[in-house]
Amino acid sequence: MIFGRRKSEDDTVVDMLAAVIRRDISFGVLRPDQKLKIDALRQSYGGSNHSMRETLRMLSAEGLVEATSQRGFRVTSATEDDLRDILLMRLETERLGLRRSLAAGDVAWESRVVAALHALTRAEAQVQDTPDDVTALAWDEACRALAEALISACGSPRLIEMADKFYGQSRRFRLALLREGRVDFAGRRTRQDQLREAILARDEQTALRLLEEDIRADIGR
Amino acid sequence: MIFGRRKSEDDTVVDMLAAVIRRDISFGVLRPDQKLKIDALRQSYGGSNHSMRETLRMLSAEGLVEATSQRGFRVTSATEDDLRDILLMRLETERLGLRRSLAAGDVAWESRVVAALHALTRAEAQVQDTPDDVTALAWDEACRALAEALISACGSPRLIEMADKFYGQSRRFRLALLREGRVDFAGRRTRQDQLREAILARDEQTALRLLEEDIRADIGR
DNA sequence: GACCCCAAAAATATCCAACATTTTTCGATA
DNA sequence: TATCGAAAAATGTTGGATATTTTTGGGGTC
Repeated sequence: MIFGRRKSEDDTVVDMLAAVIRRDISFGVLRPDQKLKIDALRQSYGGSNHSMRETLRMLSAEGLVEATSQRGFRVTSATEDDLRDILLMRLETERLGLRRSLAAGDVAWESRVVAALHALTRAEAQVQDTPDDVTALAWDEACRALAEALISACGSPRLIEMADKFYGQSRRFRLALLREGRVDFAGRRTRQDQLREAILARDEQTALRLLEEDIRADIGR
Repeated sequence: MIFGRRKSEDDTVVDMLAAVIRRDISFGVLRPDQKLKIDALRQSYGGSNHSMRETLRMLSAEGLVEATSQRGFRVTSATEDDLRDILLMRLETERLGLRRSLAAGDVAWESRVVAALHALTRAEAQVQDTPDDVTALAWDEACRALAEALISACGSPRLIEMADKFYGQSRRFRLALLREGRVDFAGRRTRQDQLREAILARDEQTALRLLEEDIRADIGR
């Protein structure tokens, strides 16, 4: 492979390929249900046939790609039902995680949440100011970081992993909303402020309600 | 086509390898934290290096194996914390799935549950009568089938997949309990009977309580 | 025109052998 | 005893080759 530096970004070729393809799926460059032919992908992204297969296997585990025996891979479809299902799973996992974090979280956890909220505020200003793919990705990453921070004190690595997985599956929908200018940044801002207060006050009911509103808005429901 | 050996299974090599290694992990032949060296595995199980790598990637997605960049694969450890975490996830996913199934399930769902309960009864008799690896696997499969049937009307493919994943992770612990003769079959039987009644009566609270008891007992807690 | 059958083409799944890079081991040396 | 570094081992990657399976694109046939 002719991409020079490898150490700084991702360790292995497979990880690099996964990162790039993941991004293209998120941005819709690779569209839902699109057939992913190994050789065609190699032309676009490089890598050997084996590396590409392994990459698709990984993405398949993340739910971004579907593998069918003897029939190869395709981008996971994105139907109305999928959207509903992802919404359900995000609600359930993140609410559970937040509930447990509220019960168990220490000051360090609060700090992580406050920090993530702050970073998100900046990212939202940025993406509104100069909307492009770069700021969109930064914004999405800040959202992801907040979601992770909120549940980071839940004490369950598996729950965190699940939440992350479903967040990843929701990314396509969120970025589409953003592209279409259907993100209500004002509403988000007030929710974020209220969420910080609720969390610092350990007001579970309010915090959970705000989280739910946020996730629903996040997906356009 | 007509002559020529038709493989009974349409499985690919990778799927077959995964099945065998999965089983060996469940039975503890491959022990927690054990390093999984590609070449060594190939000697035991066959397959090319790529097939083996792909297999381990799959198992890694299932949570049975852990992959570390540049450092290969090892069997996921099985600490007290892991057990607790798996228990938590099984409780949350299966309870949620059952709750939704109870709300949405039709007669076909009830039938599936009753059928699974019946099959399980037989499998439990069998494994008590002649305890060996074969009946143990059949028993476990019947348990898994029941767990799946219970949530099969929840309407969320992702929830089902998730529950299946965590059931798979709990398998090592359940089979260990069985091997040590610490499975309370009498208690299970009464719970199963009560569970059938509760489900047919759509008594959510009772059903959920029984499910929780069952899962806790299942893992030895 | 719709339908079925079959050969050709395409794509998947697999293997082997080799090489580059990274991690681990282990013995010599300070 | 600690540590340093070279050898050994293991991982990660590639290219090319070969079965096997699925898909495709006609010809006939009704």
